[in-house]
Amino acid sequence: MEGLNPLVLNRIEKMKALKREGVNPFANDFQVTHATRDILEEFQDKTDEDLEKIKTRFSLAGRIMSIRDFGRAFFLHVQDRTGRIQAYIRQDKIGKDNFKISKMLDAGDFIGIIGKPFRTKSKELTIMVEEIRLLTKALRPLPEKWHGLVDIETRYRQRYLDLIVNPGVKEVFYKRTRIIQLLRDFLNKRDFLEVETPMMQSIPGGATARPFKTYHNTLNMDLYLRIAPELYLKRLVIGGFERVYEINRNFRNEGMSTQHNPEFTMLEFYQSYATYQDFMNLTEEMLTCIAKTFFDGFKFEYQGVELDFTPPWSRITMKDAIVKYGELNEGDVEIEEKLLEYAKGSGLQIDKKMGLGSIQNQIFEKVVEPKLLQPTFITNYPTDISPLSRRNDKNPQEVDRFELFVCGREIANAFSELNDPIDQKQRFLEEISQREVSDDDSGILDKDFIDALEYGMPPTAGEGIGIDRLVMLFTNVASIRDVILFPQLKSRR
RNA sequence: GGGCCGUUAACUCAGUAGGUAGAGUAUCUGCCUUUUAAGCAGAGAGCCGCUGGUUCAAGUCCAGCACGGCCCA
Repeated sequence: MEGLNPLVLNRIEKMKALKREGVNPFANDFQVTHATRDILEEFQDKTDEDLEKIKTRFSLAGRIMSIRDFGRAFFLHVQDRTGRIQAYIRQDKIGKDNFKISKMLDAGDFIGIIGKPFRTKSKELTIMVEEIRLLTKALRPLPEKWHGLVDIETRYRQRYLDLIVNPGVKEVFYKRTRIIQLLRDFLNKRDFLEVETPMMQSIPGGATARPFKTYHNTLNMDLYLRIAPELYLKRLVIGGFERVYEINRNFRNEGMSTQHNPEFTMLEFYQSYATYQDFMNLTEEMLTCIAKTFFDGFKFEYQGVELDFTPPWSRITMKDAIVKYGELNEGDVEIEEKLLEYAKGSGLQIDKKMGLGSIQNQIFEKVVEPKLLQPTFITNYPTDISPLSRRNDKNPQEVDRFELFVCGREIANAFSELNDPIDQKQRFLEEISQREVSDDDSGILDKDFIDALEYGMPPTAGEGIGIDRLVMLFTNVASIRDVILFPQLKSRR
């Protein structure tokens, strides 16, 4: 059915014609010596006299992005992983027969060229081609050369096209990788050990979210894609890996938006003998290190908001934040009736079963979060919404926990870990009893984890950072789909 | 789940008041050996997202569906 497209048919005809001329349209014997960037960097600033003295020949390969034909000569731009360079092909340089073949090239084809750089009248550094080879014939045409590929759906479904023609897209994904490298370097330097823990778990734990369910035939058992690695990483801390981290995928079977993809990448790290207070400092260091790398300073813009990452970042308790940003009377944050009244006034629907902590959290999310533009640590979370966090020594209704917000979004979540197995078991049971009846096993107590805690987990702090959102922040991108190479979409059928 | 918007040539987009579909790029044919959004002359190219309805007549109006985007829950 695709064969009906005349553009494709035309290229297939060219391919056949090339074969008749003895050209392999999928050749695999071309040696590359240089990338376009090598040549541009080395010769960009050289004088024409210097260029004429060049004796060596440069061999490079890439995809033809455009062709400008002049009859017995033509220009093209060739693109490789490092950039683009212009090439000039003349009949009198490569010979009549070769020239005839090279005129059958199309934008989109991969070629190898050998030649040396010169500068054209319009001062563009260009390769004077002495030898040109077709390496791969492209049977479909590229999207348009000036507007690029605009259609968002096609950009996501055929990301390869997006990457070929929209240079900014590659940039985002280069940066994404760079950010992850920086995080790894940062943790490795501090003696953290990178590990991998199960993605397929028989009891999905470590967060509250609906899991994806799957089935193992041989073991004859249900399995769940993990919603968090937390409980396994803690087992490793118990096992003596005092500093561990994992950067990997989590899966949550929930709504999708510009902030949510069903699979997303999370950094979780744990450090024994540290506290959530230590981690606030660590987080400042970690993220300013990225900011400095990309913006050589602490200030940068995200979607029109001028951000200032100069430490120290403000630290405020959840209750104080509600009072401050929600304009509540100080005493009212502790009084359930006052809060319910306030919540109603803000258009929040509060479930009657909710405890004080949940109500505070709901109000916080609705009223305070959107106002936290500059990096802000929120501390002293209510215990009843923090089932894995250590209780505060002075006030057991609160836990030793913080979340970091930037531009109204949660960037990090950290706490001193609960290592009292009896308290942990109790809190799991409470959490399970509060949960709606569900058809999955997400409400099952992970007894093995409790057993592990009973062997003793040293005092430890742990933190999770959503990588996708972090990358969005540093690449100034509004949708999570623009920092994930293949975001989830409905199938077209 | 709800609201609004979009879907027309390979790509980017027009399409009046309902009257049998248009441009640029790309492609093809000529001319052209320093162009770069190369240029000049000519040609071909369409399931107007899908299904139904209204109408003498639907890309256009109506309904449903699909996919996508943004906002809300």
